[in-house]
Amino acid sequence: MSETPGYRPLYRQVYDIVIRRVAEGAWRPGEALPSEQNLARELGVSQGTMRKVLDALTAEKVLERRQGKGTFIAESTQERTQFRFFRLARPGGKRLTPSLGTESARVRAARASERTRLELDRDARVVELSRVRLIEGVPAIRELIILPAAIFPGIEKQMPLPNSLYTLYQSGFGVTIVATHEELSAQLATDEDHEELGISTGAPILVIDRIAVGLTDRKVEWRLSRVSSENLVYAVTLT
Amino acid sequence: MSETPGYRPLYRQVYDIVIRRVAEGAWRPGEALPSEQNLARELGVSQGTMRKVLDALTAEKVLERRQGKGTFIAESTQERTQFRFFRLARPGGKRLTPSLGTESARVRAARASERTRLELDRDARVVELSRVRLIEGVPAIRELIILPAAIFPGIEKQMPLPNSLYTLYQSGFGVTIVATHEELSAQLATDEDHEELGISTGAPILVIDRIAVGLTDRKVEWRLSRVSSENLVYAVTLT
DNA sequence: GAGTGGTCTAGACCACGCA
DNA sequence: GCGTGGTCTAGACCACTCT
Repeated sequence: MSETPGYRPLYRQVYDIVIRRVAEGAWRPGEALPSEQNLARELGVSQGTMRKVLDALTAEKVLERRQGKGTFIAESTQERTQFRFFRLARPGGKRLTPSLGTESARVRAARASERTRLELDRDARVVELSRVRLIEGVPAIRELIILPAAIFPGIEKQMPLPNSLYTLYQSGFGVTIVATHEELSAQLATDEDHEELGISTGAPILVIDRIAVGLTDRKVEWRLSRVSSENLVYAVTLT
Repeated sequence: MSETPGYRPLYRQVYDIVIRRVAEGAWRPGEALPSEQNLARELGVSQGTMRKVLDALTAEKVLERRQGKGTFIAESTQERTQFRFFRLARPGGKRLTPSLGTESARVRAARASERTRLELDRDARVVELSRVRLIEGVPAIRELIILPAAIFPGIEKQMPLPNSLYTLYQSGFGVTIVATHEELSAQLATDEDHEELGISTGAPILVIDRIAVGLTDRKVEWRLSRVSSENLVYAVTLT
């Protein structure tokens, strides 16, 4: 599939070194990296090459640079991550913040579909989280979240879960989400949707099927969200 | 809203000059710009600064650079633009190419909602395009497209319209789409959806409300798409 | 071989944050 | 005033394309 470059630019090699260090947790979220100058000296490249690497990682939101202060591991804070991967809004654009309704968790053997979607071994175990989230106090989202138990050991004991799971993934398990692949479809509300969201059975709902990807392209979470489409839209900008 | 920088980097000024030239049509789609060296000399900046500008425009897909050949105005060809702004796919990921079913066009005064969404004057006129698009031969998408008549004079006489409208916008009217803002919701199929798409009234459909933005942040198209959600998903990657 | 973009370097100076 | 990132320059060399 992927190209064999046959030629590997220096900045590419340096990039790989730095991202490996980040993935290994050499620095904690929010912690400062050495300065551009010092990193360049340590890795034996010019400041310009080092800058190219750090700028690329900044564009990927793995790092943050602040003029006059330094270069930091990007933190999945509520404010920052919230609107990055949570795309629900009021029609016209007003962004929303969900709050927690009910939740439950259990650990069990992975099903075949889960092993496929998350690229897990035959005997892998998963954590299954179910929760209902509220928008302005009204039940609006049913989420089913499947996590590889090996990556998130003991997460099922950490209830109640924070509103922003990705913040917990990073601070509690060293897992940084860098991208999500989503597939949206329209479906009809089931009896369960009716019970948990209070909408009519047969009402239209938005279903979001998401795979979240971590730093080293590892598939880390499979999330199915069923969204009451009443006065809610999924807002996205394509560029 | 936007920051007043109080300080304007050189590359920013050069960027503005170049993008204005592109917007004015100084070069045709597919045509080569002067080389990096020559542009830098002409604008009185170093090659490094010029490169920063050209790389930024390349990242925005306004330009394309090919090593050994030159820098070109990006063309909205079918292949390139198709998958950039058309996000429908089979569940699991197989990308699709729609073909044309029926279509119609008329010119009329803009309604209030249209003037608001497209930021038009009180007496503006719009072109209204309606079409049904087929996926693998089956009617699957109903589109209602509203265009400012002033930007697309006579487009209603160019039927049949090409499958990829954005290619026509660029080659026929000098309008390059650089981004789209979309809001998705789930709704129930109406009687009209039933008639034109052959799905049952009351079936769930995906509704996509899109504003397309041109080079100078001009709102250029409002498109409402009603998609038969049977075996079709909207696929997007968030980063 | 000539011309293009792509990489890499070394060094200067500017803007910002903080003590 | 010092250390940080941000900008800008000048020049060298590499990789790719075409003649």
